Parts: sequence; C-alpha cells; structure tokens
Amino acid sequence: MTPLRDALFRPVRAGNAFEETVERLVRAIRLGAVGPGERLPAERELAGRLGVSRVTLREAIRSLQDAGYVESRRGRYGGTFVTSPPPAPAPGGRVPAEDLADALTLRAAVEAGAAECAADRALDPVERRNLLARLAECRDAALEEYRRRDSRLHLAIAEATGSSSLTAVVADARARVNELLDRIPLLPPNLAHSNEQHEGIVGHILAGDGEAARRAMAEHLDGTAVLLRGFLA
Amino acid sequence: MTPLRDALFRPVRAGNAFEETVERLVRAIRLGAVGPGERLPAERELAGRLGVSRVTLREAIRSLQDAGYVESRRGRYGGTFVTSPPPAPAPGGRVPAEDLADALTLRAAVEAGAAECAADRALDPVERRNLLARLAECRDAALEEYRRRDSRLHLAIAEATGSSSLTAVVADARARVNELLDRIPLLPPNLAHSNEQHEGIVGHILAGDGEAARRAMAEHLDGTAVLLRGFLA
DNA sequence: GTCCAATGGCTCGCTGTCATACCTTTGGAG
DNA sequence: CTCCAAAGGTATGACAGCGAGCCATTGGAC
Repeated sequence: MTPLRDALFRPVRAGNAFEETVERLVRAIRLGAVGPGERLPAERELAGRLGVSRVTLREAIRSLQDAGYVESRRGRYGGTFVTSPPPAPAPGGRVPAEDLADALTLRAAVEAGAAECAADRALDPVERRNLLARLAECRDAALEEYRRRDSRLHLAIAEATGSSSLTAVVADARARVNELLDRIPLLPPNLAHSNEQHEGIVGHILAGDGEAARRAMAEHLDGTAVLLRGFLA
Repeated sequence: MTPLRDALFRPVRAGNAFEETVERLVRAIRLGAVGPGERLPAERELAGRLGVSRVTLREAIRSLQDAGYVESRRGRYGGTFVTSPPPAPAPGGRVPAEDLADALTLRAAVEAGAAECAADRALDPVERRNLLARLAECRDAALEEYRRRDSRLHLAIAEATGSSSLTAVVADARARVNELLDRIPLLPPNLAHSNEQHEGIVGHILAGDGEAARRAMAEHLDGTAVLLRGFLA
C-alpha cells in the first residue's frame, strides 16, 4: 500500500522549469535524436514544443553552450547546432543498488514490450526503412559513437509501435540507463555481440514475430544489465 | 525522425502546478490508492511529497471538495477524507482513434512487462499476501466498485516488480485507460471473465512463471482493448 | 546592391508559486 | 478540567517564469 502511494504521490515537478529544460535538451543530444552538427529547432518553436517560455529555454541553451554541447549562430540560416564531438560525460560515483535495479527493471519491461508491439503491428515502408537504417548505423559505428547510435536504434523500435507515449517512456528509461552506462567501459567484443543481437531483433520485428522479437530484446537487454550489475554493484 | 523528436521535445509541464496537483489527487482516488472513507496524508506532508507548496495543494484540495471527491475536517485526528460514494465521472464525448490506440499500446506494453517482471522475481510474503488480498477484493466487488478494485490489483502487480518507476508508469497508463473505460458500460459477464483471468495471472506470478504470466496478462488486456475499440471506434 | 525573412539576443511588467509564519479547531492524555 | 499536539485555515513578501515586444545579425532572393 505504501509503495503504491509513493508512486502516486511522487513529485509533480522533477525540478524547476530551467532544470527540466536542460535535462530534456541534454537527453535529446545524448540519445542521438539530434546528431553532431545538426541544428536544434528554432528557439521560438522549441520553446512552444517544450511548453516553456523563450526566456527559460534560452537560459537552458546558455548552459548547454557553457558545457560545450551546442553552439549558436545568429542570422537567417543560423540556429543552435550540436557540437561535434560532444563533451565527455562526467564519470560520476557509485550507484545505490536499489536505483540500479529500478532503472533496469523499468527498461526491461518497456523495451521488451515495445519490441513485441512493434513486431505485432503492420509497419509501413517508412518505418521499415528507418529500422534498417538505424541498424546499419550501429553496425559501422566507431566506439565513441556507439552508445548514441544504439539508442537511436532502440528508439526507432519504440517509434515503430506507433505510440508516442510508449516512445516517450522508452526514451526516459533509456536516458536513465545510459547515465549508468557512461560510468562503465565499452568493450569491442560486447559491441560485436550487441550488433548480432540487433540483427536478430530487427529481423523478428520485420518478420512480424512478436514473441521472438520480445525474447531477443529481453536477452539483449539482459546482457547490458549483467554488465552494469557487475561493474556497479 | 520527426516522431522521435516529438517524443523528446514533448512539453516539460503537463499544465500548471495547480492543475497537475488536482490531476494527481483525482488519479489516486480513482485508482483506489485511497479508498472511500480513508484519509489523505496531512497537507504539510502531502505538499512535501508532491513537491508543491501548501498553498497550491490547498487550492487543489479545494476544487476536489467542490467536485465532491473529498471532505476536510479540522482539529487533531482531522484531515481530508475521501467521500463515499465518490461522484460519478463525467461521461465525455468521442475519442480520436489515434489517442485510443496510443493509450492501449502503452498499457499493453507496460502491464504485460510488469506481470512478467513480477513473476520472475522472488516475492516476499508481504507482496504475496498483497496480491492475494487484491485478488479477493476484486472477486467480491460490487459493480460500482469493480473498476477501482481492478486497478488496485493491477497496480499491486506493478508494485510486485519492486520498481517504483515501473509502478508509476503503469499507474499513468492505467489512469489514461480508465478515463476511456468510464465512457462505456461495465457488464457482469465481462466482469466474471475478468476475474477468471485475474486468478490465472496472479497464479502464474506466484508460481514464478514469467512467460505464462505475461501471456495471461496480454490476453486479459486484449479483452478490454477489444471492448474499448468496439464502443469508441 | 538592396531588401527582407528568419534567426538569436534582450528587456519589462505581470502572474503564479513558494516559503514562512501565525491563527483556529479539535479530541485525547494527564 | 486543563493542556497540548496535530490537523486544517489564513496572510505576506520574495522570486521564478511567462508573454510580448523590440533589437541585431545574417545570407539568400531579387
């Protein structure tokens, strides 16, 4: 009973508008939704989308500039551009075991569910191409680009469910796990294994086999879960 | 690409602090976390949990009073109590097909995932008893209480995953679907069938059979999904 | 060469929200 | 019977965030 109330009476605001805006922008960049060299939406549009005033958005962008994530240029065809290469994330200290379990459980549930939903749906050609393109991106990614492209593939799978809410939840879950992954080394053998599993997952989704897609995704996620638990527990 | 950005650049705030607080409180009551006659946490504590000032919380409580959801009493051992019976929800009009699909997809993914996670975990005796108690509550629920108790059972399953984040996501998804369910009739045969399925789901969870629990939950959810699509499409 | 549309940069007054403190009511402890 | 702890009720000053408007810069269209 108490844990249920904890969940329902959790904070309405994760922080102030400025902090949450920074968080969102960093997340979009870290998850690869806006790649290096690409431009963010114009301030007026972005402020509207985020439901935040332009003043607040600009403060957030200012701190991303200071952190080296973006650079702004004025004038027509100007804008705010993601720098390449992006700054290395701060390593961070230990992680409470409970937080780790919470993040991994959330991700396991939503990503496996998303893979199954995506497979059980009739995908249009655009979605199919998107999946294959993201898969290819992962295949020939350099080490320092891998995490971002991996996230993009996983998010493409979430998108393929056709549910924007589910996509948002997967993005949240993934952002949390990525923060933890940044604290452990990324090894080439793991990467190769990951790519094999990606092939399988996407294959099952395109074939419309929900059960197999779910199982493959679960196994894939379990791999990184084991790594995380090993390094951080 | 655009749908991904839509998900990541979605609004930082769902509304102002007052509106979101009202939403939270109504949700807690509608999902049965605080049953008829029960007391909400004291204002000072609740404001702290929700991360909102007491002034704002009180405005929210005030509108719940006006809507007939709660009654406040002063003095020691006073507090804000959920009324019984609660007011009937406003029926509401048509639902865009896209919203319906979005809500159902989200729920299918997260609730099926939660059932599987719960089953694959070593449950402590408290959690096992909680599941059985909620199951029993559903079994002998009157028609007008059924929706609330059904939600409590489903949320108990989410709690059993041990992940508060996952519990919160399931609560969100369920609140959205409940809003839609309030627009269609609840028929005794459906209810009986639901209860049978509940037995199966909880049984598989207690037995630790994640695969079966997931499948049973998916089937169960599919039943109400079909009903919803039939009535609202 | 001139114009102009689109972009980032800046300012000001208004409103919502917060933190804090204090008041009022109530029922059990002693 | 008295007291007081815990709850809801109220008031106030400070500030974050907003909307709206204007300025400055830029590069292509004409």
